This record gives sequence, C-alpha cells and structure tokens, in this order.
Amino acid sequence: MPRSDALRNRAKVLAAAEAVLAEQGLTARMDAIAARAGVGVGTVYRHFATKEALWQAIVEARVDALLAEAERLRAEADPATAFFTFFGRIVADAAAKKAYTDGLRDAGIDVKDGQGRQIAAMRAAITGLLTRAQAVGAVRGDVALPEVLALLRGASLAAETGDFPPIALEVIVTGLRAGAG
Amino acid sequence: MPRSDALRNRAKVLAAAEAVLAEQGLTARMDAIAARAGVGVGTVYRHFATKEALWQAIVEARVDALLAEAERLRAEADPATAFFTFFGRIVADAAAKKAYTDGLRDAGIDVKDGQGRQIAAMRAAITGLLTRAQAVGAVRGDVALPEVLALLRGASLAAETGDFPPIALEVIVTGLRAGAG
DNA sequence: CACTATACGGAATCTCGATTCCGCTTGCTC
DNA sequence: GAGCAAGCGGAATCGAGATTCCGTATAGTG
Repeated sequence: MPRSDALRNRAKVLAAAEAVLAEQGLTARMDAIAARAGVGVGTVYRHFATKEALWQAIVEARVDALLAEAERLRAEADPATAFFTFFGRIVADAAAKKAYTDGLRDAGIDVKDGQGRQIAAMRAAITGLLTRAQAVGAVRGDVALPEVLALLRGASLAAETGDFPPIALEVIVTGLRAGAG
Repeated sequence: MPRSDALRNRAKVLAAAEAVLAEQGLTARMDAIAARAGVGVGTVYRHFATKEALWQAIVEARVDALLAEAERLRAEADPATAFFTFFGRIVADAAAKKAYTDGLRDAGIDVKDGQGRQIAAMRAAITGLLTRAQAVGAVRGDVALPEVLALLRGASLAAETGDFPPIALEVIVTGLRAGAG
C-alpha cells in the first residue's frame, strides 16, 4: 500500500492539474502544476509518468462525469429536455474547462486505448438520447450522430476559445428542432 | 530592387508555407516549409523574419480574399443568399486550410497591428451582410454580430479539426432563419 | 526510538524546434 | 568576364520546457 503522504500528494496534484489545465489549457507547464499543488516537479512525475498521462487522467474523469450525467438524463421523462440538456451541459463544460476538446485531437494526446471505451460509451449515450428525442419528434430526423458530434465539437471549441452567447446556442438548438414535428 | 532569384524564392516560400500550414496547421516546422519550397531555412528567414511573420502574411492574404468575396456579395440581389453564402464560404475555407482560425487566438500569433484593420473590416463586412439579411426578414432579429461570430468560429474550428457535415451547417443556417419572418 | 523502504524537492539534463551565422554562390553592372 | 553586393544553404546555437536523478526527508514498523 502507498504511503499516506503519497496518496495525499497524488490528490493534490490531480486537483492542481485540473485547475491549471482548466484555465491555461494544454500549454500549461508542469512546474506550474507542481507549484500550484505545493509540491516539487519530481512528485508530479512520480504519480504521472508524463504530461500526457496526467492529462488523460483528468480528461477521463471529466468524461466519466458526463457519462454519469447522461445516465441520469435517461430517466428524464421528456426526451427533448434530456437531449438538449445534455447538449448544453457539454458546451458549458467546455467553456469552463479550457482545452478540454483540444485533448481529443492535438498532437501528443491521441484518442487511444482506455479512452477508446469512453469514446464508445459517449457515442452510445448521445445516440441514445438523440434517438429518443427524434422518436418523439423533438429533433429533425435527418441529423445523425456525426452531425450532432460536429455541432457539439464546434460549439465546445467556440466556447473554449472565447465567448459563446446563449443565443448562439439557441440558434443551434432551434436548428436541430426545426421541421421535426 | 531585389534580385530576381530573391523574388522567385519569396514566392516559392509563400506557396510552400501556405500548403504546409494548410495541412499541418501551426505546428508545421520551418524546415518542412523550407524543404517543400526547395530552399534552405536561411532563405525562409531572409524573407520572413519569424515564423509568426510568415504566418501573418498568409493569414492576411486569406482574409483579404474573404473580404473581396464579401465585397462581391454586397452586389448580390438577395440579401439572404449573400449572407448565407458568405457564412458557408468562411466555413469551407477553414475546412480546407487547417489552423486558419487557430491563428486568431493561439499564443504567439495575436491579433494586432495591421491585422487590426482587417479584423475591423471583417466585422464590418459581416455586420453589413447580416443587417441586410435581417432587414428582409431572412435572419432572426435577436442575433447580432457576437452570436454570428461565435457560430462562425465554432463551425470553422469544427471543420478544421474534423468533419463538418453539410447537414450540420444546414442546422445552423436553419436556426438562424427560424422565426425570422 | 532506530531502521528502512518510500517519497520528496528541485537542480541538472535532454530534446526539439526556432533562429542565427558565415563561408560559398550567383545575378547584375560596367 | 571581372568585381562585388545580394542571396543562399544548412550546420551550429539558443531557449523553453519536459523529464530524469539523486541526496535528503519521513511514514510505517519492530
């Protein structure tokens, strides 16, 4: 079993990294994270072999949180509400945590291994919510997963890199609804 | 006056840089550009003091092309066509030329000096097309420049980082039209 | 409380790509 | 076609940051 201080430090590093990455994105420096955690760089590396590993740990946690949210929304009575709430949640999440979406494409951090399962789960979750919403005529029938993902990616990236006004989001939502029922 | 070969090389570098940056984005290496141009790195630097300068030269040219397009569209009889054509053109442009949008935010390359005028011109052009489209009831009245820019940025970034299906674009267009007239 | 196996801090090292430098070429002038 | 300034190629230099290393500190154990 790990020493108690090691456990404590691991948590501190994770929290610091989450905060720093949220505000600075991928360019955040390792020493900045270490400093924020009140720890030496060496310690950061003892817990996470590389910057990418640390990054992945955080993104994974984030995605898990979103998946949990999706799970919760499956219980929602109104499919339209469920779908659009999830859509908005992802965008809001991206706005708050910089470079969240970056992680999925930028050099270095590729979609791989363990994350593969998460990606699959996320796609499944979105497809589920989408299908239900379309079934009740709340979303136009000619959009499928690729379109939703593209819109999600776009809105998230926009939110990360600057302002994404509520009305802009509403335009997309309206567009998705239009002529559906 | 510059020597003839210098002129020739400058053009070669510019073309190579455009191509390389289009496919690799900001992370493209200077030697890759030099190699593509069939020239030594030193030559690249003699013509463009820094990577950023080279980058700016290219982006500026691109923006000028878009501005020219906007100018042309001002003559278009149907304001709706003019506005949506321009919107689509920008997104298509971004899809073809990677990291085009990046340039406007990523570290290093900041919006400054000379580009400032271009930015202003672009905002003016979009505002003009938007206002006209709204005047004839082709675009909902509650969206303004910030919303359009956010949507444009999102769609462009999405197109740059992956696929942006036609239907996704149509969703946005529909959303902009909805309930306008 | 002594003893270690674990952890720690953070300076030193390594890596990678931008930028500089300089001896060699080549276009242009007379 | 000789002279030379403008250009060129590309190896060497720099800088920024990630990663490693190792002497020191400390939790856990008897």
